[in-house]
Amino acid sequence: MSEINKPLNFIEKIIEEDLKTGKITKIQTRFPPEPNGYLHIGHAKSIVLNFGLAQKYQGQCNLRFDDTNPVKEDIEFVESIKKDVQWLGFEWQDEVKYTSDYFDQLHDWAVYLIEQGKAYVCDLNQDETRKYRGTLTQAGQNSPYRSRSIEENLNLFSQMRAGDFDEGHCALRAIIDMSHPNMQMRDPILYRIKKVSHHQTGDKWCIYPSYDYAHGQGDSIERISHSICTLEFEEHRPLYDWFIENLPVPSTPHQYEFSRLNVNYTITSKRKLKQLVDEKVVDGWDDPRMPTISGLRRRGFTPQSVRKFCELAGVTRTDGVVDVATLEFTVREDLNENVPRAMCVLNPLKVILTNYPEDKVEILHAPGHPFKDGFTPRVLPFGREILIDQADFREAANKKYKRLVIGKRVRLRNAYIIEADAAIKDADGNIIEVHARIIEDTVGKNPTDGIKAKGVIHWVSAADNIDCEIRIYDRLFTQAEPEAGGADFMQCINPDSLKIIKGCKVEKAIAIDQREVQYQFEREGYFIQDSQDSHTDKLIFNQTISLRDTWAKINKS
RNA sequence: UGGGCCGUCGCCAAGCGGUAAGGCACCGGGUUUUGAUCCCGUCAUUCGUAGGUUCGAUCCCUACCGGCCCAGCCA
Repeated sequence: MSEINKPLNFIEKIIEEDLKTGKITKIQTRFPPEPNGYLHIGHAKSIVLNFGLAQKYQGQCNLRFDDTNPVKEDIEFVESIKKDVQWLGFEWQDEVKYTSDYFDQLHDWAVYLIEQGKAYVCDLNQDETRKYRGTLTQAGQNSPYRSRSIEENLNLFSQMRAGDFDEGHCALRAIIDMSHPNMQMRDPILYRIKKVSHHQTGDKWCIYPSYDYAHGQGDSIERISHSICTLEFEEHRPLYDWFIENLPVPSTPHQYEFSRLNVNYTITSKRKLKQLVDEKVVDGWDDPRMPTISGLRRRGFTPQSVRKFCELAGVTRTDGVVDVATLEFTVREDLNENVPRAMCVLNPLKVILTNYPEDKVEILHAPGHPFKDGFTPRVLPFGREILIDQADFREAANKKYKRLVIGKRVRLRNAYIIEADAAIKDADGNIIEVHARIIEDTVGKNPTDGIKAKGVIHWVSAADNIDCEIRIYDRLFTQAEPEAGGADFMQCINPDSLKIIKGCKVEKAIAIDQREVQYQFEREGYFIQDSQDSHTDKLIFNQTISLRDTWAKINKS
């Protein structure tokens, strides 16, 4: 509703024009992943675009697995992809579709092309094919098999299908133009022999259609109105159109290209992501440092935040690199609004409140959320011994430091104001505990002597808390563009991308029985219980993102 | 060096002949029991460069410069 003034992106403009002129009456899009790996943030943009457009214009979007190359694909990936699309919050139309659903039709159309004298079986091997194709600046040469008769081609193609030839022995090619300046038009391959079984069609086929031959026809069969893909497919468009024009297809879809999403300090290449997994730089495809959808999910990013990020990035034809800070902004924005608060001390330092009775325990209260209703209020046991973070105490400090300092006061969040008296040290001079006093009657109010506390720190009861492990993540790469100029991204892996902190103490009130519960641990950041390794007897939280930290900047300067 | 595409603030991105939206980041200030949030405010006399057309150009023309993609029986 608040988007009335939001400018349309170029695809939306095309759609609105098509709708206005009556060129089309219903928007139909599709998200066509190849099930050969896990989806990443770049795919998220395509998903948000395709499903989003269908939603916006009351059309529909198909999920279609582009499964034309069984040697690289696996059913494992179709399952993870379905899960990721659903997690992002989208629903595809009808059943999941597969390009392989159309193998029969595609085959018949290939025969049709042969009958029209527009396709031939070529016996050139891969090496020869490359040589005949020419180069970027030199025209190619016609294959010596290009002029076979229709009958011979029909025969050969049926033998190909029957499995009479070995892999690589021959291929079906379109007859277009070997001297075309667009390399894609130099008699592209339609079918190749691959004697492998397919995750959907089993052993029915030993020839498989190429992407170029299959994609547009699949779009046509599904009545796709706008076939949206990334820029690198732009030079395939004339070929896409050639098939649509030369085949008796049921509809005439059109391809539009947009620039793919790049994010700094990360990589979005299935091959390179796989390398990180294979070489154990990360724990797996869903490692919280991975830019995969499953990694983002495990890290604690929400579907809304990922969608918002994709929308913020925009849809254009300009190559660009979006700042990862934008993604961090969208998660913080979402989590701040929708996640309950709790206190967790990462690096505990004991504080003994010397004027507080030894056996007294008070029950203090805190809201589940500072500015939204509907969150369960918290109950905080308060006693003589509490834990604060080591970073929140200094023996002496200048005025800018607004935390606990000897002789100074600080507010314990949701509790008393305290004043520090002494730091107790061990033989090596390390501070092992702090002696302090509470200022009476300061829960929920300021002291009567008028001396307020400068700052607020978080704490947890020393006697009554839950132990947990916290995993802090940092960017995986030290360079903003790990892939720039063909650089070796493995050379700029951040050695400190994962920091594990054990012995953290979190308040009792948290819901440890729920997997993937998220909290803002006040003054620290947003955390989510790890979906793989956390158990009720061994709690583990992943830091999704820290809070914005102005103090860190001040402290540095 | 053949063909295609792209160049507006540090990063995204509107604008499409009438005199530079917005978001992120950054930097100031205010509120605050999270140094968070929230709220205000600053932030492109200039649109890759050079010419040209025009009363007027980021928008039109020309040339140049820079970047990306294409020579898989991958998608």
